[in-house]
Amino acid sequence: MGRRKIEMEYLKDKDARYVAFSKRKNGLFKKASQLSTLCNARVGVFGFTPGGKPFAFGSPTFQAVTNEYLNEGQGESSNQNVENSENENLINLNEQLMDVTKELKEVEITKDKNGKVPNISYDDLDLEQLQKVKARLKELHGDIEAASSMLILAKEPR
Amino acid sequence: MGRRKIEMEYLKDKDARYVAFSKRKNGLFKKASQLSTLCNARVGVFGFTPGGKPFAFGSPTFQAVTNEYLNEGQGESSNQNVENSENENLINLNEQLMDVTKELKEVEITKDKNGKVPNISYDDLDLEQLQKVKARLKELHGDIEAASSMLILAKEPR
DNA sequence: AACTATTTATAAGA
DNA sequence: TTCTTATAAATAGTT
Repeated sequence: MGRRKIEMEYLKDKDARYVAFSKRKNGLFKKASQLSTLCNARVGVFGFTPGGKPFAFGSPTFQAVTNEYLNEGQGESSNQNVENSENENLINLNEQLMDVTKELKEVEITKDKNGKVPNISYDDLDLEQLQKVKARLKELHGDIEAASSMLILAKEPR
Repeated sequence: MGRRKIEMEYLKDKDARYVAFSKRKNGLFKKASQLSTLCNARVGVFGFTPGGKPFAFGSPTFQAVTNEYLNEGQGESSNQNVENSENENLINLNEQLMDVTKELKEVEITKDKNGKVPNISYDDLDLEQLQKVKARLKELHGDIEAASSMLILAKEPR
């Protein structure tokens, strides 16, 4: 869909492949978002980048879609199995991360036209706010380290 | 993308909504397939129709994408059991968390004897550093979200 | 299901 | 990576 029509086959050139992936991943997310908005459908997208890194997107939220997908058909009498409770640890961690990420957005730092960070004053930055976020982050990191270690230990009982 | 531009909002008319969903779901699957082919990236799409029915698509296969997470880093002869590879991924996440925690320590904000935040300058705060931490945190959040969800999906194939 | 007038996505290029 | 632009592709309204 551009200057030229391209064959639908593996892009051997690494640069072209990475550029295409970046653009098309955004496009895919946008389409998923639109589908969700237009039709009130929950939609999740996930996978691996050509570099092997996991990526995910969801509307309204990836976790929301995932949870609904897994709980669907499970009925009222949900007899959660062990696997699920293990995963809850990861889900909880993720929810905490989402909270902090949200808080971090309050501490926005903008750049000027030249891409440089302007000299920011105390008031502009709201250091009090930043302090709070930092405190929360430290807390969170403690929680996460503990939780993930426990997860690992629990799975390798030796 | 048609005869007229439409607002990106819930389609109240049921017929229009169902038709749009049908067309756009196919489009989304096609885009996912192309992304996978072009970039050799595994891509999964799933969710619920406006009627509440679950749907899923994957390239090369929905299960393949979810299973890849469990088998990641195991090489060809995957004789290892699932538990082990799960550990690998958890350990990776933990290592990433430790990295971010370490980076966070670089962004120290100290208080004076009275417990108040002194007037801090740009250099003291190192905003660039903070920016990096923010970016890393967002990345990490995405990784954890994707990882935990894939673990769950892979364990409960539909 | 098909048909098209339009809008949108995107391949190249800067 | 971001922006621009020529073109290919998706799709809204219609039949």
